[in-house]
Amino acid sequence: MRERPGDNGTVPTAKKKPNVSPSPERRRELLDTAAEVFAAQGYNATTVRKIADAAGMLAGSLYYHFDSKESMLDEILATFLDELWTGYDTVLAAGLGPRETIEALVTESFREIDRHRAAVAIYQKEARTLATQPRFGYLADSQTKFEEAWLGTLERGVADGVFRAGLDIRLTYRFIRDTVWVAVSWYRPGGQHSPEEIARQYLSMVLDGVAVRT
Amino acid sequence: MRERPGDNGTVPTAKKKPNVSPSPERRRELLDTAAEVFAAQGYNATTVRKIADAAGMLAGSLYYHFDSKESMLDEILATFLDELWTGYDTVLAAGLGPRETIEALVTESFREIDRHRAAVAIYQKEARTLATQPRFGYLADSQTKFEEAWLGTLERGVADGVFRAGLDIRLTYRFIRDTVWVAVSWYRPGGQHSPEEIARQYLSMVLDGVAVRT
DNA sequence: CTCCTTCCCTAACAAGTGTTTGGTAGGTTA
DNA sequence: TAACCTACCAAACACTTGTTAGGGAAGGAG
Repeated sequence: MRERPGDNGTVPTAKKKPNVSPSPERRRELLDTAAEVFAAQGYNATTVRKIADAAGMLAGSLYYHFDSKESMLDEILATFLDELWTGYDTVLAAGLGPRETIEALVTESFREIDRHRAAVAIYQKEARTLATQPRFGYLADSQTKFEEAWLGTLERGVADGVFRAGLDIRLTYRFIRDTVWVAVSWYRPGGQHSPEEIARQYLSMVLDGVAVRT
Repeated sequence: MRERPGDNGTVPTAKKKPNVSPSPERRRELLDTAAEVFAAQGYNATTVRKIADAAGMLAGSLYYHFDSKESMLDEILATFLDELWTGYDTVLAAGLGPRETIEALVTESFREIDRHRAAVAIYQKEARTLATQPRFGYLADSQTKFEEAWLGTLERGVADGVFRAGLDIRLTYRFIRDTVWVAVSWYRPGGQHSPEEIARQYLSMVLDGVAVRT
C-alpha cells in the first residue's frame, strides 16, 4: 500500500528525487551514528568520510540514503524538535499551575536530553548559526514558541504570587532555559542520576536557591 | 602533523623562525577581529579568507603576523584565560567567606564576559573539543583549577552552614558554572544591564531561588 | 640617492571537502 | 532460469581549504 516516488512514468523527475528507495530503518541507524559524530566533533568539523567511517562504509555510499550532509543534520534536528514539542505541548495543555508547569517542563526537558543526547548537543552548538539559514527556519520558530511558553508561565507565576516579583522576567527565563539545556554538556545516559532526579535537584536550586534560608 | 609527508626534502627543516618583526599593536587588532569572526561563525566554519576580509586584507597577508590559523585561536584563548585567572586569583586570595567568594567569583565572571565577549564565546563552543589536543592542554588545566576553586568554596559553604546540605555538590557546581558562562550567548556589551547588575540578579536567583518564600 | 624595514599583494600549491557517476555482489521475486 | 532491487564500492569531479613564495609600495635612515 505504499506508493513509490519516482515511478510516475512520463514526469521528467524535477531534480533531487531519489530514484531508489532506501529502507527507513537503515536511515535511522545512519542518522544515529551521524548524530553522535556531529555531537562529538561539531557539524563543520565532521566530514562525510568520518560519518561513513563510523558507519562502516565509504563516503559516497551515504548518498544512497541521503542527498546531502546538510539534509542529515536537518533530519536529525527536525526529528528531535518534533518529539520535543510533542512532550511540551502535552504539558502546556494540561492546565497546570505556573509552578507545576515549570516543574513539568524542566522534567520533560531532562527526559529529552536523556533520549536525544546527541541531537540536543548539536542543537546547543549550532542552532544559533543555523537559525539564520532559510532551510533551518523552523529552529527560529521553535525558539520563539519556546520563549512564549516559558515567559507566559513565568508571568502568570508572578501574577499569582508564586514567583518573586523583583526579578527581571526575561533574565529569569534565560537563566532557567540555559541552566536546563547546558546539562547536555556533561550528562551521560546511564549515569548515577536519572533524568527525573536531576530535574528534581535543578528545580530545588532554581526555585528555592542554594543558600540556607535565614 | 608537524611536517608534510611525501615531500622528502634533503633539508633538515629547522624553519619556524620569524625573520620579520610585525608590530604587537597590529597583531592585537587582527586578533580582535579574528575573535569576532570565530565567535560569530565558529572556529571550523571560519576560513582565513573570512578573517582577512573582516580585516580588510587578503588571506595570505595574515601569515605575515601569525604562522597559522590555529595559533591565532591559541593566542586569543591564552590571553583571555590569563586575564581571567588574574581576576580569579585575586578573589580567591582575599580570604572571603564562602558566600562572599561565590558572589565575587560570579561578579568577576560577568565582568570577564563583558570585556572578552568574543573569547568567552569561542571558549564556550570549542573548549571541550580543543582540550584533548596537546597544544591546548592549558584549557584542561584551567578547567581543573576552576573546578577545584568552586567545589572547595561550595564545600566550605556547606560545612559553615551557609549553603544547603541536601544538594549534590557536584551538580550544584555545574549548575552555577553553566549558569554564569552561557550568559555569553545572549549578553551584549552596552546593553541595558551592567555586568554587576546581571551578576546581582543571577546571584539572587541562585542563592535565594525564584519562588516566593513560604 | 640608496638601503632597509614594515606590511601587504599576487599567485600559486597540495590536501581535503561534499558530491556524482557507473558498476556490482547478493538476495528476492517471477 | 532471468529479471530486479537493495545497499554498497571505486573512482573520480569541482571546489575550498590553510599555507607558502616572491615581489613591491611606502617611508624612514644613512
